[in-house]
Amino acid sequence: MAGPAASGDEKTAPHIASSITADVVAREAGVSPSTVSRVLNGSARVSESRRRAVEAAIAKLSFEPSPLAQGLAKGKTKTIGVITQAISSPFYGEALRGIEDQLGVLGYMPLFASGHWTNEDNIRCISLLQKRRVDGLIILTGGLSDDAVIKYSQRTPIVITGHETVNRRVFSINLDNYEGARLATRHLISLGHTRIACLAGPLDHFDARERIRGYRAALAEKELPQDPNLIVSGNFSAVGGMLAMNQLLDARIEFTALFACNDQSAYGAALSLYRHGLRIPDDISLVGFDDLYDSRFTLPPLTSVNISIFEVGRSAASAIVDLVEGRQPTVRATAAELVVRESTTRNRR
Amino acid sequence: MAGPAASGDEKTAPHIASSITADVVAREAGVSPSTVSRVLNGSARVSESRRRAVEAAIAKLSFEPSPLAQGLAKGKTKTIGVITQAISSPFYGEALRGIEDQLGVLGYMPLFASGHWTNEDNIRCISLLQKRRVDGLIILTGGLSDDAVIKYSQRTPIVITGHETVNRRVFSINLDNYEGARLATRHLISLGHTRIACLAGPLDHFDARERIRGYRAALAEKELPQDPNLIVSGNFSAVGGMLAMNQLLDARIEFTALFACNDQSAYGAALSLYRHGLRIPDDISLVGFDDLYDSRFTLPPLTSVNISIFEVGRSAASAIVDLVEGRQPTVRATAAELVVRESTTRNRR
DNA sequence: GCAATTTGTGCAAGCGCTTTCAGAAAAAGT
DNA sequence: ACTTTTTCTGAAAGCGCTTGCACAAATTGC
Repeated sequence: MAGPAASGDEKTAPHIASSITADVVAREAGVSPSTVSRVLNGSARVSESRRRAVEAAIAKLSFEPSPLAQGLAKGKTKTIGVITQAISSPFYGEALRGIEDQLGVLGYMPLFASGHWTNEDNIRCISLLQKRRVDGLIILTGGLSDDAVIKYSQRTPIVITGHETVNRRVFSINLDNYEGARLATRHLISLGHTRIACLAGPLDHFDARERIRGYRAALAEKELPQDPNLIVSGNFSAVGGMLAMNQLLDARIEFTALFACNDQSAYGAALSLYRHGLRIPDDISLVGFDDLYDSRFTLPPLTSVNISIFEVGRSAASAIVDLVEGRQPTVRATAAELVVRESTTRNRR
Repeated sequence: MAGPAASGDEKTAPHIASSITADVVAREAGVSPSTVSRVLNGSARVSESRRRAVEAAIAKLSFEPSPLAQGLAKGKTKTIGVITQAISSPFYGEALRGIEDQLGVLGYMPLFASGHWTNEDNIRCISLLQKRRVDGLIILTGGLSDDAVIKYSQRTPIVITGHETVNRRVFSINLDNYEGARLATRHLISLGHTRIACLAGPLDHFDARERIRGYRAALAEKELPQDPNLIVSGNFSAVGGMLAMNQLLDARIEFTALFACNDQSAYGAALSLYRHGLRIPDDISLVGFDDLYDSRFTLPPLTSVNISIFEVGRSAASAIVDLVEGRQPTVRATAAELVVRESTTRNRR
């Protein structure tokens, strides 16, 4: 007779051991579910007394509205799809951190998917995410054509890096590639190097092209000769860097410094140099790009260009939320900065 | 008069420019929505003819059911929450890849969140994810107590690494820490080293303790003296490794080899050694643990223990899906394997 | 003091899909 | 030929929350 058991007038949901819902809260607070929803969303005026009753009930039952149901009802999921090319990339990983961070602050949640640098997977990811009704999409580079991006942006606003599209529903965020590369190359020049090799990234990659452009610009500024043999192409990976470097070295092209267009290929290049018995920085000065965390700990620690990719992630997050909520994003450009460590030194030849 | 415009009998949804729904498909196929659902889920017998009609309609309209609605209706979201401690960790990043990969194969989608190694954030993540109605949870290590894990597993099954809990709703996956550490240490011993330092991880960390245990076991096997001064504690980070190493070196403790309990701290240790003018492997042999991708490219390339963390991620994914779908997971132990590179050599003193 | 506003609230109809239930049609028994 | 079974199918009631609408109550205007 005592005890809270078996009040018997509830019909139990068939499948789910249903937890606590808005109806329950409403009953507890002695109001209708509508009112509960209203205080939850502040979507309409609610009298002080009832508001408090509802808040009390919510607290007491520690009720949390189901994002699923909210999503279905409102058509907004407070979720942003994030397409990265490889979830374990040390470079984009930092961007993901920034995105997660900032999205959290803004009350959104990221849904990550990996595009593996292939168009096919990128497209698969996009439709997967759009199917899940994400409110917006952040795409970290990848090889999608601008047209494709614009097309997909019809369903969902997009913030993208490494592209040049702009549009009411697509916002581009770009790294400070050109300036950064110029900085790096100038640094080498200022150390007295004149034959500076460039380990480029994949040429179909916007960032890669910009970095080469910066390298060339720096050479041009000082009217240094631009020997095309000095530019070798890797694929932004350590293996690629190593292979390209082997090739350059085996061809016996003369150079005293190397600008690697990203740190990962710099790692590979360093190994190649090591295998060829060349010491960094004594024989060859090396500067990288991206300033990966680990570059502080390579031997020797790598001089590199920091473009605060973490901040780029945060900006992307802010931008997509702006877009989703109908605001025009504001660009906060983060400037590239050269971090001089121990892999570069004065040209002694 | 011609053209497909304004058929006028649809009432438009208020907020969403509603795309194509099951009802539309049903109408197109001349059946009821129930039937559409049935062919979608294979949840009941449907006559050959109608099935084909429905399938045709689905294809024609390229209809994709809304996971949101399905989730709400079925109480299952085909989503697995994944709590990693830092989304950009090079080590766990590989696990994430494995998880994403395998989950994709099994028709699930990961929802990642970062616990930042703090209990507070881990708990926040768990409730965030459970609120989002994930079907299950994968937790990559982190410092949660077994009790806490068990508690949270009531709402949702959990697969966790770096713990020892087992239970009908919690499944533990563990790395081959002990064996791996033994392998690493034995390798050093076999090279004639007798004073082998150990750069340990944080002692409140299960994996870290197991690795020390393996190190000790290897020494014990050969009845080598165990000097407690030879064990220094880092925090599994490069900085920590560097600091710990500085300390050891400054204390002038004699040793000819170092077993770093993870590669990241090995990187830090290597830098410390370099700064102290000690060469790897000539002066000190170094072996790491985890075999991070970059360890192939350190100078010199690092000998390390590979525990195929990618595979661990896949196993975790399979396990959680098993749990979610009511099966008992089967353990596929992945054995640790020593990868000998160039950071270790015969003791010459 | 009564009409015209201005709140504040609940009802009910969705959002897009699943699933129980009951009945129609077809197949199988006798 | 007439029950019994078995197969299919659609209607309708959810899943948990939001929101347009209508109406009662509280204000305000004159």
